Amino acid sequence: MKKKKKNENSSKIFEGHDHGACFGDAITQIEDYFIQKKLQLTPLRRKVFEILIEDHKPLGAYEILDKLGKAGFSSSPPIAYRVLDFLIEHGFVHKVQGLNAFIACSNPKHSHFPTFVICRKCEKVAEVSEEKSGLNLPSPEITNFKIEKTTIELTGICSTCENAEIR
Amino acid sequence: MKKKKKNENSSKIFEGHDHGACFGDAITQIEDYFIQKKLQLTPLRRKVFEILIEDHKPLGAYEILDKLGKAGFSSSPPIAYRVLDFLIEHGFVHKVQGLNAFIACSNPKHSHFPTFVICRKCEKVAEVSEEKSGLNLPSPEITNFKIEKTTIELTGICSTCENAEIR
DNA sequence: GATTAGTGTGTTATGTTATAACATGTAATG
DNA sequence: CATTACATGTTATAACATAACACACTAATC
Repeated sequence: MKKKKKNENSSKIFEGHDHGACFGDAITQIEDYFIQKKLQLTPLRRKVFEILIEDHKPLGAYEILDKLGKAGFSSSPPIAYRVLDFLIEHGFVHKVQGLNAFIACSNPKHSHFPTFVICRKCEKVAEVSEEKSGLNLPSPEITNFKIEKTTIELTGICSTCENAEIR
Repeated sequence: MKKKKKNENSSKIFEGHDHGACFGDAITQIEDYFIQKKLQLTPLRRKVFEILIEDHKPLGAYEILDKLGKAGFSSSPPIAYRVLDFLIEHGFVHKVQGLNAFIACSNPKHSHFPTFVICRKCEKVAEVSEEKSGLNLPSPEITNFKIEKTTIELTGICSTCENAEIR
């Protein structure tokens, strides 16, 4: 049997996130990037990004649409999907395949090939950059394949939730 | 500029597959496993597995349903999804998230955490076992997370297709 | 200043993927 | 034979995603 609630050794990847700073930084980063690339950070695009960065968790397209609607934008599906595709293309949003959901990128500068770590119980999702994950080393078996895009998602249970499971 | 069609150095992962043997082996393996685990390899389950192993490429649930229908089985969606879930649970089928499709496992004995390599041009999909991919090394960042399931998919372009692209 | 091309958003309709809820059948067990 | 466990069948609907077309705005060009 395990001790309950001690949580003496939890995964750091789910913690230590100063979201106030993150939010501001993220907005600044996207603004700078758009200026530099001469792209339009329109109210709609900005709003979608803000929605995603707001609580920084994966949201389904239709959840985003609801929020857009409440903010006075159109809420027909193509609106969300188009903007999401655009933001994904430029690295500010990722799709979490296992959840059919979208999440703001934690670090657009670094993570070309991020790993997502998903707790199936508390449903928290952490993004681990390729430098840190150790998961994206090129494989000898795959050296002749030109990787353009990766989907790397690890689903399981985080230490906090595991410690809480007494059974 | 690249030479066309020489293909002197192609990814082995997409080749060297003796499918006649594979098919027979796969059926034998699943039969043995089901007997050993006292599970029922019913006509429906067998048929779904055969459909998937037949040309050994990813099939959508509704493609499988069509084939089931033509083989005289019911073809309402839950039929396929239930059997697929069951086969996935026991490691004989994987879902390729990037394609919303299902594929027979290349090696049910070995691949708990397989990597799928997907050519976006010829749409071939190769399964690389965790031993060979080098992608599933436990990461220091993730050591406190209990991984139950992985989705690892590399999308890009295989050497055959790349050599064929002349532009 | 009309014309054109490019871009961003809006709208309608529809396509695709997946599941909930309930019904039926069958075999093994007490 | 009542109970259960399991497998399959059926209807309806939910959830996710895109096609096709319309319109507005800007900037560049004639």
